Amino acid sequence: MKFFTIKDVAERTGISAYTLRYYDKEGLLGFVERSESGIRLFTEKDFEPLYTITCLKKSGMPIKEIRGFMELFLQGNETIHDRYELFCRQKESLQKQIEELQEMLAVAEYKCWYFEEAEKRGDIDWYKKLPEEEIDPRILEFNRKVRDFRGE
Amino acid sequence: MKFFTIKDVAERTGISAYTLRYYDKEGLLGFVERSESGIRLFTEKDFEPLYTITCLKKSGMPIKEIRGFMELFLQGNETIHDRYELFCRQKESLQKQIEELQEMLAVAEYKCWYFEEAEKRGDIDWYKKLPEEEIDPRILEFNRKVRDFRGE
DNA sequence: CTAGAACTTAGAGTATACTCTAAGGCAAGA
DNA sequence: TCTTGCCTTAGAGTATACTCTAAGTTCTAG
Repeated sequence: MKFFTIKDVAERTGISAYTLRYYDKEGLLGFVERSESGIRLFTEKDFEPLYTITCLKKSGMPIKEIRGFMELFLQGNETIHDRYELFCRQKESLQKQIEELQEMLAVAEYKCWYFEEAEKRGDIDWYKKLPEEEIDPRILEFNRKVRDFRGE
Repeated sequence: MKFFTIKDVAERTGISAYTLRYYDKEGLLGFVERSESGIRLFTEKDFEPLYTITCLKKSGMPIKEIRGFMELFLQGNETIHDRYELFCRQKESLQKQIEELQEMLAVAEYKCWYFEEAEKRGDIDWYKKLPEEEIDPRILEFNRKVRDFRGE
């Protein structure tokens, strides 16, 4: 059986040894074996749960919740349904996050366009000089978003 | 001229008064006027930069960088190009974030499917009993991702 | 067998972003 | 005028997620 030291795992995964120890302290690495003297003995098969932890982190899940998932993982077959449900919720959460970022991307695209136009005209308030009916719909839509934010 | 108190703004935008004061302290609200006695006098037009701050926050920009943007905003016409470039970078950052979340969504979808199958069979390691050529390509792809993470 | 590298733990320190408390100031209605 | 409620500031406290230090232990190569 080939074992990996914490340093090996850190180098391979890009998670620092400090962080791996911190994760262990927080109860995320219950699956990692130890030698008699207490040294962590990572194995080949430990990379899968480590990858799952990384994915849950990137999905915005806090460490305490990941801990909950890892506890289910350690309990084996009995918790399959709970883990299924957890990933269902995770899917929904990710869909919402993606939608929000797409909305923010739309704003950033608008701002790019707006400032490009402003630069051409050398005036930040360029559109205010146009007659109402000549105002670009993108501006009207952004203003609608601001009104919405303002809570009219 | 109609003024809004910090409480009004908090209620309308959903940003707490504490947070608004914190943003001010961090130099994000330089555009907000004050009465002679020092009370913040928010106006109708202040909601647009507040919305922009909210968008930058949701895009994952740290307060210190937002402060930099607000400084450009206060300087007016001369900084149009810098602000254009800032939103261009923001656009790229958002595209990368969305891509990453989409990758995480794919993992969550895989996990949902995997656990659903595992639940049907009552065995977490169900696929390991199948002959190599019968293993679902989704499993092979996930395992490839894990190998990739492991840094082969 | 010993040097040195890498391992261990406990606990302190850092960064970010709030969140709240304390002490006091201002403004409007009874 | 006084009470009430919202305003102000400074600064302390909280939560999260690391990140590092110190002191000591273990492993490996010469």
